[in-house]
Amino acid sequence: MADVAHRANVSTMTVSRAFKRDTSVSADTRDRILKAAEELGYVFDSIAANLSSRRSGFVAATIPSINNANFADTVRGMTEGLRDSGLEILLGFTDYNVEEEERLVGQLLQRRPEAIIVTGGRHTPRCRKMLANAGVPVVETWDLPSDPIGHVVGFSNAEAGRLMVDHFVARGYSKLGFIGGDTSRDTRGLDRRRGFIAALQDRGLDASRVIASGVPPISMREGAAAMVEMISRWPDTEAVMCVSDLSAFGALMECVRRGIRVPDDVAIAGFGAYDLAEQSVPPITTIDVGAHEIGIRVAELVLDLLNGRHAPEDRVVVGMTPRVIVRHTT
Amino acid sequence: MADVAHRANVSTMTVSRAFKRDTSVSADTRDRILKAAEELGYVFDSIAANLSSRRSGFVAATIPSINNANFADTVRGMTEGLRDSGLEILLGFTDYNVEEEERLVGQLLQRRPEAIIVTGGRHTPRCRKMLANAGVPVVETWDLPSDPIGHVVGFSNAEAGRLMVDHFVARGYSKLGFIGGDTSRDTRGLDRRRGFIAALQDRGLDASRVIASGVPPISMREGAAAMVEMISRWPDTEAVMCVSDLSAFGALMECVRRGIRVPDDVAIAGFGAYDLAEQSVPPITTIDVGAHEIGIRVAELVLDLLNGRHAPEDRVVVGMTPRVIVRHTT
DNA sequence: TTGAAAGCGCTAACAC
DNA sequence: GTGTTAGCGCTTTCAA
Repeated sequence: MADVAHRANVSTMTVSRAFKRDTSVSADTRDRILKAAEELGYVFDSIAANLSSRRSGFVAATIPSINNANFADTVRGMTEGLRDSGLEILLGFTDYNVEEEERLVGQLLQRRPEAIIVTGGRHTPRCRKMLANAGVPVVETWDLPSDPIGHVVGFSNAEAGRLMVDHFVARGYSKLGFIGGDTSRDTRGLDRRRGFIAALQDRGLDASRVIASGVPPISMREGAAAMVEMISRWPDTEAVMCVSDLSAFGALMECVRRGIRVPDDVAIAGFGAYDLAEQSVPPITTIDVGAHEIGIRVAELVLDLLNGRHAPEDRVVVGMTPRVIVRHTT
Repeated sequence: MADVAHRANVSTMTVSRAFKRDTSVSADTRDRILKAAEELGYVFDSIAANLSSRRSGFVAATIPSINNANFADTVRGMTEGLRDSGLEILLGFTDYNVEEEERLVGQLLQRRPEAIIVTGGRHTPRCRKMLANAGVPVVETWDLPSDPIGHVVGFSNAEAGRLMVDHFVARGYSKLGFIGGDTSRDTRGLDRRRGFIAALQDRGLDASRVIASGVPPISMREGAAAMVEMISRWPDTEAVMCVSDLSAFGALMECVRRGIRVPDDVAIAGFGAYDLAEQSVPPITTIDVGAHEIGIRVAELVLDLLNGRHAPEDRVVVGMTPRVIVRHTT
C-alpha cells in the first residue's frame, strides 16, 4: 500500500480509502490510485484490514453436510440476502456430529465472524457456552429449540412428523410406520420421528413400526433396505413416512422393483421437498419447510442485528410452518 | 493474550506457543496457560496470528454450485485430504459464471489463501492473470485445459462425450442425440457435447440431434422437457446422452410417464455417477469421473506443493480417466 | 478531501 | 524452555 501511495503521490490513508466504497476520495485521486495499484500488481490484504478495523467481513455458518439440497437452498438464501451487505459467508460442515460441530465452532470463532449461524438446536455444553460467549449474534436454524442460545429461524421437526400422521389418517391409513431418525447424530430427523410417534400415541395407534437405520446422511440405498425390512416385519403396513425424500425415493424404487404398488399396497411420504420428490414417477408426497426462505430470513435477521435494528436484549424467534405437499404416493 | 500471560506468569510469546502444536512448552506451563485462558474466556485471534505469521491457514476453492453431488464429493475429498495439515478450505460458489468467478477469485485472493483451487479450465482473461500472479499454487480441476495456468487434476470432458458415443455404437444404436450443454456458462457440459458431436462426425453419423436447454445447473425438469422435444423433432432417435444424471433422470421419468420404453424405444445415458442414477428404476447408464478421488488428489498435490516436494517450476497434470458405467437404460 | 501518528493482537528472530 | 524486541499491513482518530 505504501508503494501504491508513493506511485500515486498520496498517503497510504488515501489509498486505503480509495479501495472502499462510500469514502471521501475525489474521482481523480481514486482513478490515479487504482491505476497505480494495477500497474504494480498490488493485491489488497484483507487480513491486515480485518485486524486493524476489528471487522472480519464475514458471517460463519455451520451446516451438517455439503451434499444436501435442503441445506444448499438455505445457504443460497443466506448468500442472496447478504449479497449487498459486503458480508461473505464462511461455511463449515459438521458431518451431522455435535462433537465435530464443537470443534468447528471453536475454529470459526477464532476467525472472528461478525455473526454465527448454526444448523439445529442441539449442541454440546461446551459448544453452547462458546456460542453464548461469542459476543456476536447467534442464530440457530432448522429447529425450534426450547432453550435457544440466541435467535432462531426455524420450525418444529416434531410438528413435521405430526403433520404427516394427520395427513395419513385423513387419507384413511391407520397402520403407520417410520423409516430413519435412528441415531443421535441427526437430531432433527430424530425429532421428526418423535413427533410422528407421539402423534400415533395420541391417536391410540400402533407406534412400533419404526425402522431406524444407518448413519446420516441417510441414503436412497438405506431407504430401500429399510423398506424391505418394514414390509417383511409388518406386512400389513399401510403408509410409511421416511426421514427424508432421499430415503423415500429409495423406498419407492424398491417397491417398484418388487411390484409393490404405491400407494395401493403401501403409501410412502418423505420430507424436504427435494426436486427428486416432484420429478419421480410417481411423485412423492413430502413436507416443505421453506429451506430457501429460512436462508433469506436468517440473512435479514443478521443484518438487522448488526445494524442495531433490534434491541440487543431481544430474542428474535422466526417460526416457519412446515407444509405437507400431497402427491401420488399417498 | 497479555492478560492470559499475566495470569499464568509467563510472557505472551509462551502463551502463543502454548496454543500451537509441536512447540517447545513444558507440559506444566501449557496446562497453566490453557487454564488461565479458560478462566478468562480468552479466544485466540487468528486474524492477528495470520497477519503476523503471513500464513492464512486456508486453501481457497471455487465450485460452480453448492447444490451438486459431484462437486460436493470433490470438496469432501479435499477436506479429507487436508484434514491433518491444519489447512482449512474456504469455499466460494461461481454459479457457473466466469464473471462471477473473476469477482470471487479477486475476493478470495485478498484473504491470502496458501493455494487456490478452481473448477474448470476456462476463465476470463483478468481472472487468469490474477491466478497466474497470485504467488501461490493454482490447481484447475474437472477439466484438462490445453493451456493450464498452473497445475491440473482433471479429465477431458470431450473424452467423456466420445466415450458415450462409443458405448452407444457398441450397443448397436446409430441415431444418437444429446441433451444439454447449451450455454457458454457450463463450459464443461459444452465440452462433453462437443466431444459427443465430434465422435458422431468421425463415424459419419448424423450430428444434428441436439437439444440445448436452459441455464445451468440443468435440472430434472429441463431434462424431461428436452426429452419431449427430442422425440417430437426426431421420433426415430435411438439413444440420448444427457449432460448430467439429473437431466437423464428427468428424461427417463418423462418416458415412464408417457409409456415410452427405456431402453427398448429409446436408450438414455447420463453423466456424473450420482446415487440417483444407481437407485432409479431402471438404473441409468452413466459416466464416472471419480469426483471424490479428484478431491483427494488435489489435496495431495497442494500439500506436496506447499511442502516443496515438487520443483517450483514443475507443472503437475494429473489426468483422470472417465469410465462408462453400463446399466439398464442402454 | 487528505494526511500524520498510533496501534490492532499476534509471531519471527534472536538471545539466554 | 522461555523472554525481548520489532513489526506484519492495514485503519482509527484526530487534525488541517
